[in-house]
Amino acid sequence: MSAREPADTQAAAPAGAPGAAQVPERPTLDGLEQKWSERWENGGVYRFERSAARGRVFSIDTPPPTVSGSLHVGHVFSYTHTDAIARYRRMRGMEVFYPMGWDDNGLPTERRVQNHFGVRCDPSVAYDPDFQPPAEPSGKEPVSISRPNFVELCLRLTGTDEQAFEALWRTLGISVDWSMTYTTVGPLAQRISQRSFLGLLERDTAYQLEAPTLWDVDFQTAVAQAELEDRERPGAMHRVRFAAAERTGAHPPALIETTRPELIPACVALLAHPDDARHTGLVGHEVLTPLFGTRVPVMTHTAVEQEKGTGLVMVCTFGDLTDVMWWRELGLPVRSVLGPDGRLSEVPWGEAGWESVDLERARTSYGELGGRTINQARKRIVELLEGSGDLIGEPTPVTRAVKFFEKGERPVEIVTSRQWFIRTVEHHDKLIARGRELAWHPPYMRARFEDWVNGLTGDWCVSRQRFFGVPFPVWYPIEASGAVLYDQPIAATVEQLPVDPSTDVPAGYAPEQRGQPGGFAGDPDVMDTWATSSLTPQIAGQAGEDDELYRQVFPMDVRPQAHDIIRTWLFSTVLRSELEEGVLPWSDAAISGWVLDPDRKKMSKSKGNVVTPMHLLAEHGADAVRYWAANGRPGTDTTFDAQQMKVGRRLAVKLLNASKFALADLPAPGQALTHPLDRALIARLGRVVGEATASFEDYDYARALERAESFFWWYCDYYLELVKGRRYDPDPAVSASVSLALRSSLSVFQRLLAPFLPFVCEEVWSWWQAGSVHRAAWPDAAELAAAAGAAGEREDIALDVTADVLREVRKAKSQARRPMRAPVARVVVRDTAERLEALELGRGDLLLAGAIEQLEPVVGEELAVEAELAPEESTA
RNA sequence: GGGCGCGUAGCUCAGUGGGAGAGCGCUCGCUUCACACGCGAGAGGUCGCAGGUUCGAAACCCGCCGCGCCCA
Repeated sequence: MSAREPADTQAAAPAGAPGAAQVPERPTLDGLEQKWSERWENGGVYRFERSAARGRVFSIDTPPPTVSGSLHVGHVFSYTHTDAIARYRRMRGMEVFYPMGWDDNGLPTERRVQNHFGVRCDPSVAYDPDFQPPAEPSGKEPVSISRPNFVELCLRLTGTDEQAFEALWRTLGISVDWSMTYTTVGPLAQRISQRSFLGLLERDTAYQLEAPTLWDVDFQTAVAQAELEDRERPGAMHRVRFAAAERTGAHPPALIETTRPELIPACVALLAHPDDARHTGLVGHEVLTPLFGTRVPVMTHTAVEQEKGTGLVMVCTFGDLTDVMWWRELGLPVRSVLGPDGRLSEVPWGEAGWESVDLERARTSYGELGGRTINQARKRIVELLEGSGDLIGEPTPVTRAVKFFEKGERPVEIVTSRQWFIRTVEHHDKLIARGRELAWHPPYMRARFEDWVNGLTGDWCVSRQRFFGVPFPVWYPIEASGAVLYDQPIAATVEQLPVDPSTDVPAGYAPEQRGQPGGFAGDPDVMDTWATSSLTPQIAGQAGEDDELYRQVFPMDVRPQAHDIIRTWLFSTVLRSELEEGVLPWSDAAISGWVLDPDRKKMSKSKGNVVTPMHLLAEHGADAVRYWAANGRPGTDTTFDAQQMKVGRRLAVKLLNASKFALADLPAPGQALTHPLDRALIARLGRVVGEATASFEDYDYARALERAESFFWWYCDYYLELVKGRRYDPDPAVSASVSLALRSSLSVFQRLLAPFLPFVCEEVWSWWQAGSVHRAAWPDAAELAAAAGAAGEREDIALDVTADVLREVRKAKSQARRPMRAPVARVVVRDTAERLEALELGRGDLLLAGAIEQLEPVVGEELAVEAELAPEESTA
């Protein structure tokens, strides 16, 4: 952990600047958001100080929200957590590096632009500098536009989205330095992403490969393992017969079970488990695919599950990732039937790899399938198999987990294509070690990281066949024959960055040579969005652009993020930082949970259970909403609860009123706390500060809030009531101590709550203090202990027993249905001798607070209070 | 199927070896000189179930049940 000492710890509990406090007659929360967010901006309260030494910097790798997604309470929730931590560190004297980033890169923006403007990107269309999007977008017939025009629309739309987000953050009081805002697709991000890529390419850590790749057939792009999710889908299990290839009849027909019969023409082998006695006679022989008559071998592999079905499984190129593994490990040939558009493509029956014992039948059968979508082909082939008698029995309905691209609508397929990869698997051990080096909050979240790293099956595919994103800064030479030499990429120079190879020209070529024999071709792909956002520490710190800044803030102190993107964002950032510099990108990871709706379901747009945050802020106030959010403990999912916001609002109002009581026309404070109850209060407050501080150091903002809040309510309910008499005493000698205690304690409460309720705390601070509370020093536990001086256990007990008796007296009045100010003729207090002795220290305050005329201590076993109320005057 | 987390008052949750708690909600009362966006009081729980460790378990261990998430 990288806890650094603040450079200067000023007086933790200043007794207050001289001069009378300016307290409003009727304090209110209304309008505080606008008033203070403007003043903070104008005063540069959250400006990052570039001259600060690295040791004084606390840097935050802010999650850049996807601006094309909708604003939701989840944003408010997790960013409040980070902001509380940022404000705490700032008050500890750190220079907080807290930039905002906008994630405008990638598919969500493309999709939103398509729908919003009614357009579709077609790279073959020429740029139209005068293009205007249709006035009335039609979702059914989108206008095809060039890639540069499409990118322009993306930038236009994200620009307006960003303004809405910024307004929300300002209203919520997020203390970022807005002068350092970055985006994930702007020129800075492009230069840094491309520079990093060129470095990886040079070190052979990025490579290109024509290989089976996870593929979304709707978006028609490669996707990464990290972007997959399982969805339960109904399907059917088909039992299919494969006839023996030899005419000797040495073995019976082979029976397999499959949910994907449409891939039978792509079958390259059947597999059994080597221990499975049922199939030993088959292994080593060949069988024929039904309908197509292709010879495929029967082989063994230990990963075959004997219990499933017949114990015999069909390997296709490619049905799933297991097929890919088997294909690779057993050195099987490729027989690919699936095109990038999700339809079965034409295949050359009779040519190499497409031999058949009955070519005519193969062609006829496949003629029924080619050009059809996967679902159509599946339906048709089942009919064909029924007709040929190769389908044994009825298909059995099953429900199974199917892999989807998380943003996709049809199952991912595996298509062979040329893609860029970043080496990942070979760094497995190093990544595990980095994960253990990182301080996780809460610690158990590390398991998600390790599970993910341990489950990695291949290198990270970073190329996407999309349009809006960071392009790969490479071109390829074109031979005189017209063949593109993909294995000889022409890398851009660092000075050229950022480059768009679809419009820029590599050194040594002329623009006219684009696409010509002897010329060049630009790489058409863009990077996976995570390939850019995995560099947020470098982008925010401007690595390679402003290295002074970068060295001031990197490695960063904390990555705040939600637990659902540990396998993507957190993982990929750790990887990139390891590849770039061989270090962890941050010392700590603060993981927040999700916001659940009252039925404990994740809030999401598709469920229609989202609540718009601006509406919430207007209704309850920013401090109240922040209070609810700050109660969500690190890593824990939290139920959306407007009731909690009302509680937060009560706390803010309470602080206004308690501050008014303590400060308005407060008598002159003395130099020392002469009264035992005052000393005990300050001593106790010091312990609370200690607990809140320790909690914050452990990133447990929720605990810090809980400690401060619960003691503040006790303070209002008991201490303030007990000392009222002395506070209003006309004799300055009597009021001097309590006056000092009130100023000290109030100053501490205003600062303890400032990270959570920044608006109301700034408001009450401004009544009597110079400067922003958010730049004031965090209260110091040791200093409060020193101020409490001789406060010992006896005085601490005095505070307890005095409050206990006051509570009992109130109870008596409440049960007698009398007002709290009703006089009490006589109170008998039974308690231990020790506590009764301590009670004497608070006797004066207690008599006044309870309107008690006579107090009689009686030594006993435990507390018991009898109160005789004075008779009601009116009933005399 | 594996991993992680959770199960405490009607609700939301705190509580890691010795008193079962807070807030909200509910009921009753109080125009109290900071606050009616307030104050005081009250009712309400076999701490998921079953074993074990211990003088003592809501907490520690084992098993089971239920919920959620992640990964197969």
